[in-house]
Amino acid sequence: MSRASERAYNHIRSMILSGELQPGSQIREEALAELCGVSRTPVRDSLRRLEAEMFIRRNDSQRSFVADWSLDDLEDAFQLRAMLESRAAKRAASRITREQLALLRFHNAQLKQAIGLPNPDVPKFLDHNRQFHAIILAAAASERLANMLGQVTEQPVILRTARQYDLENLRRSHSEHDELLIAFDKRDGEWAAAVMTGHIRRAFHAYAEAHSTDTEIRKSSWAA
Amino acid sequence: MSRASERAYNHIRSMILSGELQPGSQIREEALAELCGVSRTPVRDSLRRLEAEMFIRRNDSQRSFVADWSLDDLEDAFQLRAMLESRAAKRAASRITREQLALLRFHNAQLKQAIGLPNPDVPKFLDHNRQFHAIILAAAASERLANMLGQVTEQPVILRTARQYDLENLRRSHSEHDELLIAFDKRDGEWAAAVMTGHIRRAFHAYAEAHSTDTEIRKSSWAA
DNA sequence: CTAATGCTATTTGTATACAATAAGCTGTCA
DNA sequence: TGACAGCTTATTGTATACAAATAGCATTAG
Repeated sequence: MSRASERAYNHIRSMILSGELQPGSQIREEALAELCGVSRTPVRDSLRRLEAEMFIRRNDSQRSFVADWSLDDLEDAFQLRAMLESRAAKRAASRITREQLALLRFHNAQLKQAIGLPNPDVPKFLDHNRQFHAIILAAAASERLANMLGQVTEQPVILRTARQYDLENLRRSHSEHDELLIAFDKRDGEWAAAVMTGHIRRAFHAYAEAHSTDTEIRKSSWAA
Repeated sequence: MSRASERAYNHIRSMILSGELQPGSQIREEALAELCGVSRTPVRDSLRRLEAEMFIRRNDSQRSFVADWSLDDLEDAFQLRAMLESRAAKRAASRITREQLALLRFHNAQLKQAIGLPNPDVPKFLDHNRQFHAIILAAAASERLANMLGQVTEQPVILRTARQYDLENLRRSHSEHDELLIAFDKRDGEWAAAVMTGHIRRAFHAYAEAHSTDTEIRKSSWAA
């Protein structure tokens, strides 16, 4: 995508992800155009894309709204993600190169560093985690799979609490990556897939717990 | 989508599906606009959509080309489809209503009629087959799953041969539907998923065989 | 003859004006 | 009061003009 379109897409997406655009609220093309400093044309492109990715929904008369996800929606997305990412792991196990394996090891080492007590470096963790998964997806060598995973990987769910990043979860995540590495090393696709399923499921429950806490906070803050 | 956009999308899509737009060939927005009788704006919308659905690919300088699928691509799509549609069947098994079950039975009965010797009514078969699967997808009640399946269900592969519609395959397809119906009746999600996997895999091999035959015909027709 | 450079034509990207459609409001009538 | 009709406003859809980028070709230097 070219400059204005790209800019609009990223801008709108990050506004949704950050909660700046509230779930359920209507969004008007012209307002977004002003916010992004472009005309409606690239904004419309972006909206179409975000609609396909289910960040935005449209009612029957073509008005756009920021998607408002229920816990069920979240679980559905995570289940789909577990299924797809397991498949990626399975395919990757038989295709991954020595170089890619080395890269995985590198990122997982960085991950471990990021956990380092007493203060975990969450942004660093997230970055290397993202790259770790990206390498597996690349090794899986299925463009379609990659496309689909793109659609379920980022969740437009804003959490006030940071529960999902607690130390225990970070540690487990890292250790699951370790196990994945062994499975890849043994070229055991079934094993890799199984580990990946657990990995994503665990992530879901961490998310879900934070989501529940968050929802309660939101509910009880009607008084504020 | 509104009128012009809708029209352009359907028109372009059917031109790809029918082979009117050759795989690998470049497509220009203005040319399509003329063909569809609309301006470039709705054409561009359609191209974006078709690109997301992988009917169209773009090179690094934003030129669009009709996707040219290899046998590997085809298998990848079918595997993804098997996975997703099995999941749909599994979910449907525990959610399907009596009415939906009755509808499934109806469409499967029509399917049987369409096979009727000596001349199978292929369009009728395809129509009821489509509806059969649509009902299962609806019963699965996952919008995301439905979206994703939409992306792998129709294959932009044009076959000169009609091998994939041979009588034996139609019969097996119908009988697999029968088995699905029993699995649904017993609310056995695992069974339904397993049957569905086989159902899609069989369809793939029918397709693949036709594709191979077709490719050979294409190759040997360089002389013509 | 090859490769690099600059020009031209082609194609896509963006902005904007206008058309079509839907929503919201207001006033009237039952 | 309530609901319906018609008007007004808000919002999205489409066409088109123009800007930017790219590719293809020709010309020339090495």
